[in-house]
Amino acid sequence: MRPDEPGLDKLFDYAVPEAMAEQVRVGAVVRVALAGRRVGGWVVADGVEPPPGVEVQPLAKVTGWGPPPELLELADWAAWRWAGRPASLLRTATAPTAVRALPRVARRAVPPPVPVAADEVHDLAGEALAAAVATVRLPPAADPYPVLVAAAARGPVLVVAPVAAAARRLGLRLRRAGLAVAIMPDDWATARAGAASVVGSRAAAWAPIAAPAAIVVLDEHDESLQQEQAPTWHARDVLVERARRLGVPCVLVSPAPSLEALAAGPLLVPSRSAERAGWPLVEVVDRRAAPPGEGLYSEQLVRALRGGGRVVCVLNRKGRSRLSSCVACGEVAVCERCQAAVVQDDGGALRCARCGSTRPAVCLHCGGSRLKNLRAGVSRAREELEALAREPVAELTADVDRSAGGPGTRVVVGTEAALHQVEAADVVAFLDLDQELLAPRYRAAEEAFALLVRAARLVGGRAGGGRLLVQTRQPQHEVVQAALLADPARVTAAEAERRVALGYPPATAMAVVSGPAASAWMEAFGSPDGVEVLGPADGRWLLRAPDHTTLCDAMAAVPRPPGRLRLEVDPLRL
DNA sequence: CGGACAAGCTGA
DNA sequence: CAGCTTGTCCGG
Repeated sequence: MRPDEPGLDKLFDYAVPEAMAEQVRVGAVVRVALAGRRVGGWVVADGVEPPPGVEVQPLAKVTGWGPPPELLELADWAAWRWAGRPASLLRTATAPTAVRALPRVARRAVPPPVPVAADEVHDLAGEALAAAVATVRLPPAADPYPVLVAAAARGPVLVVAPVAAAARRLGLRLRRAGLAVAIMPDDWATARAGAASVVGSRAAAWAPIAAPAAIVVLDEHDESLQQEQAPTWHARDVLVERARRLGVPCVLVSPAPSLEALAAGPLLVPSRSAERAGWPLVEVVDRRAAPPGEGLYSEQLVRALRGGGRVVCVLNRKGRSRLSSCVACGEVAVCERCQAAVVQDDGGALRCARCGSTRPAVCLHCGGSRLKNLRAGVSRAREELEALAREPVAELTADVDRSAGGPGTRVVVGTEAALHQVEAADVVAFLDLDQELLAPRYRAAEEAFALLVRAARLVGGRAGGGRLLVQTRQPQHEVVQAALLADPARVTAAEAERRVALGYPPATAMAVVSGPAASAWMEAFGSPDGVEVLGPADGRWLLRAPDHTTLCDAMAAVPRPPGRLRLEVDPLRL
């Protein structure tokens, strides 16, 4: 029995009372008495001999069904791979409420009637399904449904997509085609019963389907497939391993395949014409030639604003604040040396854009430490765009309620969040893509390209007449060129080379160690063979190894000290 | 994790 | 030295 206590990484033996024998199986959720209290947990093995000298107690209760046995082993693997505890992964694999009985799922003798679209995407998927792991590159406007149809012809499939609503829509389409489909997390019991296909978002990587015939990961490049909390497991990597253990094919689908996906297996691409058709027209505005004082607003942008149709302007500041004010006293945060407004950087410190001095994020007026983002960047842009468009412009940021003007407004401006909130547009304009291209993050190019993919989905393919307008001082940057030419390989080729040269993932395996207990952990970690230790910087250490086996073996050998500790394997930011 | 218990600290 | 805090160990 593995207790559901993330702080207690140990197995315990219990006797199975006669009355419970029927329901106790590997994976079942049980309750036991442990050290004078009751805890939940999972049965991880049956018929084991307790170590000599220990007096086994009986199980207190069988709560219900749990994950199938394969997921217990997968959880052990993932705990090693992302330096976490199996219990936290098993929680993800377990139904949110007790499942006493499983529903009956109609099992069909013959594969269900699915509409086989005789198109290129379906054929590509067929080819991908012949490999153990393969990536299918589909342009942003392409419908991935034919991939699911091709996979489902083999039997029940497991499909994971980054956005729950999109996963659900695809699940409903498969259902209409006559397939039994469990939509996670609601249909956990149906998924556990077997026979049904399963769709869902990140957590569905741990869906309790015992024998999928194939596994499909949609938009595998999407960062939301990685869990932010430790253990920072990635659904794509979990599913590639899960498919490998089951001996079934795993198909990764993306308009912008990650380097991780490309390393996992062959890449299948559509014809040039199909890929070009699935990207919108891209208008690149070279800001190097901009007359001084034109600011963020080129002639081409003004034309687009006045051209009619729905326009989404993106000015991404990614949580950084151009102007902050103190939550307590309302005073604007300024530089203590030169009194200019300070910019809050990614680390939270305040940096003066004029004189370059930095200071902690503390109010000079009242000493308060909570600062509020005045969003002056987007707010000011809204006013200026309104003047240029000669009509109301709405502002869309992460706080949805601020969308003055409402859904009826033709022109909106916002941060990256606007791309999540707007369903469709005629033009998406990036007011300053350089901010993304030059971001001091090792994945900046991939992230910027993912943003262009998202924008491309809002405006649709070439035939629809939608368009992306990209303002940049780096028109030759491979990210800009890749979108312009509908050729994502330009990003991956440049990026793969850079990662090797700089020793960044996936050319290496990395982890970040942080938290109050980090120094104690690092002391125990020492300097094992093959692992490079960098830091500490700001109380964080960086570990780098040639591969995950070296890194994860070394990390697994270190006992966890008491106290708060974050072990982030495969960090998105360093 | 959380309880048990041992070792260390303080005030009379 | 009782009474309390802090730390370490262990659980079936």
